[in-house]
Amino acid sequence: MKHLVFMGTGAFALAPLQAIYEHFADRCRLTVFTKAQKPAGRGMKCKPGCVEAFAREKELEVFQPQTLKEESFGETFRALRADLVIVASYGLLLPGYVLDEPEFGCVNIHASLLPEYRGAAPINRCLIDGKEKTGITIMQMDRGLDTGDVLWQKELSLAPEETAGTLFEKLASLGAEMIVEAIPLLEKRAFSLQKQEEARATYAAKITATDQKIDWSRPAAEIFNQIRGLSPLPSAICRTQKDGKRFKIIEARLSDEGAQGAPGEIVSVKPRVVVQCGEGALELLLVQPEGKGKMTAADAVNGRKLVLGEYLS
RNA sequence: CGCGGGGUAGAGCAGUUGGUAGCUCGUCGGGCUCAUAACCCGGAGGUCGUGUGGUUCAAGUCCCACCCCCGCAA
Repeated sequence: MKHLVFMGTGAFALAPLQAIYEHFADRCRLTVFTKAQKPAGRGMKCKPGCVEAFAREKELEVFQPQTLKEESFGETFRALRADLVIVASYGLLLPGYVLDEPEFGCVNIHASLLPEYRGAAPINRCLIDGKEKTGITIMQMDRGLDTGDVLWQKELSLAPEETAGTLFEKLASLGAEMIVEAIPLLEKRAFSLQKQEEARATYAAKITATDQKIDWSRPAAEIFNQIRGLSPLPSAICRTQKDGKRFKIIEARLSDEGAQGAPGEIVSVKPRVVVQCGEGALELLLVQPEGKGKMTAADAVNGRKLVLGEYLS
């Protein structure tokens, strides 16, 4: 293995890249592809992506094509003579000329046990669905979206209090460990390819505003899963009755307080902040009012963001 | 120059038409109680983001400049 090409953009890609850099940079050429950051964010500034920042810091060769579709880029890519392409949270579909070129192909590090949760948001979706386990799949890429043959999977069981944030960290580092082990095995062609069972395939679509909105008439257990599956970002959202402003619930837990009230009603503010749900109730722990920073539910009560008897909607 | 909210005691907030700052919680001390995260009394703690800026008899409160935080949108 002389030349490794890493393609990644999202935060999930950083740990694997760092691990590859640590273990292989001294004996392989390492080139990084990452999506160029568009002017964005508050003030429409251009902030560097985490992968780009790391690659530049280590003075790795960086390519940031806006798209790979143009065949003209094929010449440039072929000229790299990549032996293996490793993809993690890249954000661009790889065209045939990339998939077919490297001697050892293109492998993807995906944060689910494929064929379940193909697509953009596997980490969030498995928690929202209340799954008890997930994992990392190292897969040989093909022309479909996360449909390639599986090389290696490792499972991870999910604790009830797992959040998207903690799970993200765990899966990113698991992915990093696995890819470091996988590279030498790939070189020896030691993996056997396993087709994905199409019948079991599910799709983890990107999170939308609708996914974030809390419907308090649903059972507390479901809302709890929604909250942790979206915590800390992008967060589950509702609105306060007082001013109609957005109100994020970052952290909550199931409450056994048998308070009676209508869904969304704040039935207690001390010693615990409890909101009635369609079935059961939730105790709010960490919240974030619009325009403010994260704060404990108790602080929100002190500052009168949350008032006993009012409703969240 | 994308839109918007905000920087006031350790924390979350209030502060009306400008006149030397309040609330809830925490904290410290005391009391009540079998006991307490409950209740009562008392105390400490703030150069009100920065500016040897402007207006004014007087600015947290109006004007200017700058720094920082956050929400939306991408």
